[in-house]
Amino acid sequence: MKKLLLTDGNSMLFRAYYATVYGKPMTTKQGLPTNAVFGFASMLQKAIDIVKPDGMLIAFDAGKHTFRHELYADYKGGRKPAPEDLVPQFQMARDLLDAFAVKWVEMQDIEADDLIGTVSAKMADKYQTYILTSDHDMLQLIDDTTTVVLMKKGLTDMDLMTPDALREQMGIAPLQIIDMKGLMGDKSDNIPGIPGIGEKTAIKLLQEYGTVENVLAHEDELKGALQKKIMAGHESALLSKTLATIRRDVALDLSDEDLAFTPDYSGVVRFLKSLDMNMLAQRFAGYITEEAPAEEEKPAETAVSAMRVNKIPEEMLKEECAVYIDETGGSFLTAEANGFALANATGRYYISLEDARSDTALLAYLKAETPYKTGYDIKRNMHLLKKAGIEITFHDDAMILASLADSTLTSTEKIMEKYGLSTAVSREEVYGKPSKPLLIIDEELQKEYACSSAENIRKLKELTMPDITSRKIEKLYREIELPLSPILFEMEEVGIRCENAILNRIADETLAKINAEQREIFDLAGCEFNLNSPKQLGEILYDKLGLPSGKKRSTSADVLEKLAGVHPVIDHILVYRKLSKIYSTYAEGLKKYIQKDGRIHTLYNQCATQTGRLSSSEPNLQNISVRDEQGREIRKAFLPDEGCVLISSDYHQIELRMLAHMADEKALIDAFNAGIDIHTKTAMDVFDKTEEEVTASDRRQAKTVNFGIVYGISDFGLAEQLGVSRREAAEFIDTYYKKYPGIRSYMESLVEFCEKNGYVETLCGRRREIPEIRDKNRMVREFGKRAAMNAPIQGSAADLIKIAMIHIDKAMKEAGVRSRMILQVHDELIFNVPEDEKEMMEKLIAEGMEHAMTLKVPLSAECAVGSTWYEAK
DNA sequence: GAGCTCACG
DNA sequence: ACGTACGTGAGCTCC
Repeated sequence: MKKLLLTDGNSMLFRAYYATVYGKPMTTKQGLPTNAVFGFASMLQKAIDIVKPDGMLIAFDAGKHTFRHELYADYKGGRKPAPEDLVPQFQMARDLLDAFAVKWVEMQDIEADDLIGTVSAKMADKYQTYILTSDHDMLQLIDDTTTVVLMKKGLTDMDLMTPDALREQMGIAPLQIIDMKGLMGDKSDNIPGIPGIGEKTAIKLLQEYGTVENVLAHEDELKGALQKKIMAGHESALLSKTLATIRRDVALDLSDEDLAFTPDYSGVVRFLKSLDMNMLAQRFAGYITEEAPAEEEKPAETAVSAMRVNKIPEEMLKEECAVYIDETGGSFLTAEANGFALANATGRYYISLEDARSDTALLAYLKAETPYKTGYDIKRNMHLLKKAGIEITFHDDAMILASLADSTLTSTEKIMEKYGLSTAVSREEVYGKPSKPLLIIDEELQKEYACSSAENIRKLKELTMPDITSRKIEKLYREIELPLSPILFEMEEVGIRCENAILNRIADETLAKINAEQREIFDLAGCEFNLNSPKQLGEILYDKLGLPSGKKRSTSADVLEKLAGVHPVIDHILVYRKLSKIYSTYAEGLKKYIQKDGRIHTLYNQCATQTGRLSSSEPNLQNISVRDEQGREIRKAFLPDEGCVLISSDYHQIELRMLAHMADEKALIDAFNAGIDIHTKTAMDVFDKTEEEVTASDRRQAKTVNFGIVYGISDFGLAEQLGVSRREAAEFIDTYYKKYPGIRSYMESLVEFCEKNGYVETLCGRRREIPEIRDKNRMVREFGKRAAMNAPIQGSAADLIKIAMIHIDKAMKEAGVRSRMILQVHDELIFNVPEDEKEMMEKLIAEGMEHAMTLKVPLSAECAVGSTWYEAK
């Protein structure tokens, strides 16, 4: 049977609007809002992909004198008018449908729902009908020939609702939806229902009595408050039921040919481009079939069709190509390869893992240095390949290329968006939701997905490589980022031993303390509430207890600390917060990541930061507690292997040294060369004291000033941090700059450069784009300036330790040690070292770190040894 | 899904 | 008159 897709245009646009309006603004170059149209088109195409309809019709509301308003003047009362920036998009959406050659309909004073109800009834013998909606009202239309495609969260999350699915989820039959609305009403349409009856009660009553009328007829069987409510609500319930009933008999003259779905994808692509929705246009362009090619010329090779083969053709293996490893998804620990897609000018081919294993020519090709192979996220690929027992020698990593070309590209989504890349079919269409296991895979979809991914890798390299060469950062790419990748791979693979029992002990002890603190807090507050809710806590503190609050009623630790003396509950809250962090994030949180081998294998993200630092996730091992003594206990769970020790080595004041070097500030360079304590030195200069006069407090303040300088200082920020007046903070900064004029001029030159060019660079030429520096909002611009001052320092320090890691790894391999580098924490490296290699490794590590670069200041790194991570500090 | 809070460098 | 330190990731609540 043919399939018909129906939907309510108005409600889709509202939904699309609210699903996108909180993201970044979406407008044409002229400033015309397009977000709702974007969402509308995305949802529509998703539904088309799911249903694959032969017919389609979009219904719109028109006029406000519907029969429901006649019956009930307050119908849809109290609704806010459509947001200003949504209004023009109603017409825009109709224009889009015209360009798309999709039929739409509206009738004066008839609601879209009723049009849809009517069409679905009329076409019941010609079509299997699918109704796309987010409105639960429509569920009443479900029957054997009518399925509701129910929108869930977001733009593309949809559920197919059949009679069975509805019964399973709600426990009632489709027509009982009307009765349910009769009883419980509908807030959004201002349908009253019976006051005091909600979904739960309504469903219970209907399961017992079937319909509203029957509930009313048997009200004598009910008791108590419920009976009272029902007895008072007769009229309202019956009216509500009528209001909720979708009409199926509107006078509408349509034949099934009128509904034929003959989409004009070229038309919709032109339309989207005219509204500057280029990314979406790209996605729709993927649907253009050969009979109706886009008028714009496309590179010849994209026309090459994808093939699923059990042997890759010989001529393909004579050239370089992009390789996409089709895989199961999820963590690198559990993901497995399914197959390979290859793309080059010769063609695009998909081969399953099984077939690849017996294709010896392919295996040899993949393993050889040449012809060159380009991959995407090689490190992840290495994990997949290791499990599959296949080797690929990659020459380029398109993910790294993209993130070096543009530092704002810190995720695959952003990369795809920037370069207008999308896969022919979505990952979800092939493999379903990551959470649900999918047993049957459509091989055609799988091939399309994988081959277009391979093609995207190819395009991505072509689009980004010119930036790398023109900016002369091949060294950064080929000699730092690419060689680092396999080192990180090994670190991830080796992991670090972590003792479940110790985390358990800490969890138990912490939980006991948390409960005690909680009791104490409830006692002092005089009531119980959810301590983890900042909203509830704020109400308790600022309303109930009447604590003084500035403009911001924040409950963050720095604000609470200032209030510590005012009420005894504050201290307990701070302790509670600290303990619950230890409990949930660290003790309980880390346990989830201990694998069968007794180890935690973190993921190092090489392209996740704007500055060039690494990040660590699943779990993050770069933020394990250390400053707080109780939190630090967590580190006792991290152990070396049997017969080994952990060695941790960290750079001293690496960012200040980097700053001294880059700013070429003589006073600071001299101080570092003389081996003077840098914070004491700053205290002497800023507070005009001799070394002997500098107190511990002076040194602490100077340390804060130094941090401030590195972060791109502001008097307000420094004042906040030091707890002094803004004026005093401004004076500190002024004195600092007078004593270190090189720093001031360097910072000024960075800001100036960034304003002119829109980016700043590190010592190795790593670029951070800072578009904020030209923003029209002053606050945003100020942020841009601070980022411009910080990024070269933080980024150069990141360059430095990456080089150190490469040198140390090389030295370790040459020496043939059994020691392994296992963690990196920005300015610190941690190694698992057999006892007998301890001394030589200490030398090797310190040497590698201190000589990674030659700067105008010495680099100093110090090793600490321990039998837990706690001790190695 | 966003916002708040907090752990690290 | 604004309302701010730089860079991350994770757990929690609430819409």
